Amino acid sequence: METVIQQYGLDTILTEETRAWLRQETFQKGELLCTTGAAIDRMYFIVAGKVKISAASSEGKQRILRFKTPLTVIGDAEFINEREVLNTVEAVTDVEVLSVPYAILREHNTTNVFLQFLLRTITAKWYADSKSASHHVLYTVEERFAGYLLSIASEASDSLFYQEMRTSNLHDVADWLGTSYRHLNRIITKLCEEEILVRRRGKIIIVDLERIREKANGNSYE
Amino acid sequence: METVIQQYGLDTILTEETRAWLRQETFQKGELLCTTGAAIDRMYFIVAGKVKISAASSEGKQRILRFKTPLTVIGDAEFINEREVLNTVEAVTDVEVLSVPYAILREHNTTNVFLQFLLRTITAKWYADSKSASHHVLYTVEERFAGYLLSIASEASDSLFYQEMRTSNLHDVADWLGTSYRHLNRIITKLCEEEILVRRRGKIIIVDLERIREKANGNSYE
DNA sequence: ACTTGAAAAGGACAAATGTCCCATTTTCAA
DNA sequence: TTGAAAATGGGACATTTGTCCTTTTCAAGT
Repeated sequence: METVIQQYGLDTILTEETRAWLRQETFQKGELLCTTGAAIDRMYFIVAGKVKISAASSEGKQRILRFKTPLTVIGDAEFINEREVLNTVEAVTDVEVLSVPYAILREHNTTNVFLQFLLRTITAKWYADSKSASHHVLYTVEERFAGYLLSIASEASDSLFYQEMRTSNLHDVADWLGTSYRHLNRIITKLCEEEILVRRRGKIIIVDLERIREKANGNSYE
Repeated sequence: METVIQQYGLDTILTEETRAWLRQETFQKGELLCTTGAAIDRMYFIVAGKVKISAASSEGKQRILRFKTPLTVIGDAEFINEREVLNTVEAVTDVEVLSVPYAILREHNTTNVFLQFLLRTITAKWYADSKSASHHVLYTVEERFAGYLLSIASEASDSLFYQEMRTSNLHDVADWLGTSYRHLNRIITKLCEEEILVRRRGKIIIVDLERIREKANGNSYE
């Protein structure tokens, strides 16, 4: 555990007293770390694996907001504004987490460094989410899908977004784009007809990146 | 200016050195305080008036994200993550602002109190925006409009949301719901036919709050 | 009371997207 | 290798939402 703590710099943002309270847990693939509307009283630091963060309506419809890999913090916003959990977090692979009760953080971890860490974390989240939400409203599915392709195609393999999205199947991509699988399929078929994409054995190959860029219409997820 | 500073508690979150750098400005109704994609190097505190915050696509489509009244902070997220402006802010009425350069804040205002203020501000923003964005994807326009009516109808007149939205005209409501004016109109007509609403001289009157609640389907903006 | 411009209301049609289904292909464990 | 489960691909149709335009209503001023 100590090596993991240092690997992600948790030793610099958590005080020694706080670290003493860290609890290590493993979530199996498919398990939920937390669900929309539930209460929460711990902050989680994901140190291994991959999680899917999604919003759920009361009728069970859902939209994937993002995938996240270490180091990811869960429960930061709820710690600050003391409200119920906003988004559901599900383990996509087996996931290792360290967690610590809010009460301990409030008592032993009021350092400036920690506040700044939270500020950066939450601000980044807001910025990314807002951007993505705007795109969702302002662009069509085709434009957004083109933006998605652009991101995973043109980015070097070290892009965060790339790492988070590349392995997704089309169902996940559809959920992430906020559309139905059927409709995404329709879009892909259309792009194939236009000879911008080619399908081969379930894989999608970009033939004409330049025209993908046109389709994206300025929309990109970086 | 001093009284305004105290009225909104700016004296507790800004140090004396910082306050010395505060600049007072007025924006006329319709003027833009900042625009998507632009650079920004000051933090703005809105102390009078009302602003409209909206996201814009490169082709000029826009969606209203929220209306805000004092005390509202603009440029907080950009201060933290040092990126370009995300949303366009427009004065809906004449607006009074106090502003201070980021450089001054970084030099003279690194207090814990200020960090905590920013944390709360940004977290609240994230929470509200995320919730609203989810609703936008997960519910139909009819459900969202019902949620909107529910909010402005059932809240006491001191609800923030109520104050921000009640005076909007239908065009703004449509933009805020992220739909076209035409379509909102269609929804209203339908609700009138179902005798849930009544139109009178351009005003909309809720006849059957209970059925609005059913339509809203659990969707609400608090 | 009459004019006039803005906001509201809505008709007609088109485009985007969703739902329901089923056939085919791929994957992966036994 | 094989068989079941999952993922992919797509037809048919319905619903939602957008676009363009015209008509109607309303409020303010003369």
